Amino acid sequence: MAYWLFKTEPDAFSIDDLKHAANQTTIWEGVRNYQARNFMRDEVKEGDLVMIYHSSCKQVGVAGIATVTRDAYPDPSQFDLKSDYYDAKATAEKPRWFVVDVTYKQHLNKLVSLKAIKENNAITEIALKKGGRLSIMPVSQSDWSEIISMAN
DNA sequence: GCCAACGTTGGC
DNA sequence: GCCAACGTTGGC
Repeated sequence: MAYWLFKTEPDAFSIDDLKHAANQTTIWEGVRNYQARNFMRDEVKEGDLVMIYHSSCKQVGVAGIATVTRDAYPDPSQFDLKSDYYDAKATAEKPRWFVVDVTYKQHLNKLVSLKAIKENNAITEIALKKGGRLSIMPVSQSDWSEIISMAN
């Protein structure tokens, strides 16, 4: 089992929205970055755990945890003319973009802020610290444990 | 709203 | 295949 961090803008979709979604589950659509796509398509697997990270908002940081409940499949929004995520170069035979399904697991007791993560020298590997814009990133077991412990 | 950092596009 | 121009992300 692997650990991941998924970014979302809570104004669009938050950990609370996930908690209150049908079956507490959502399709993680709209990833349009190749590096993030490759992680999702090739490495994110059912049963993996995901930190839900709130970006571009008042309280930036890790807000909760979800479980991956379906392996990668083509992102339907790439075929939807009406969607912001429509991609004219994608076909059913050769889809470009992929999604997984995630299911709510829990809120953290308190949000673990980006600032606190950056200041914690015990957290060493996570791409968040490097200022990248990656929306799907792997999290090492030690970084995962450290971030979880910071919520308590 | 600003702007730095990064990713993508397109001319050559 | 290089690289300048442009667009996007995302913290502040």
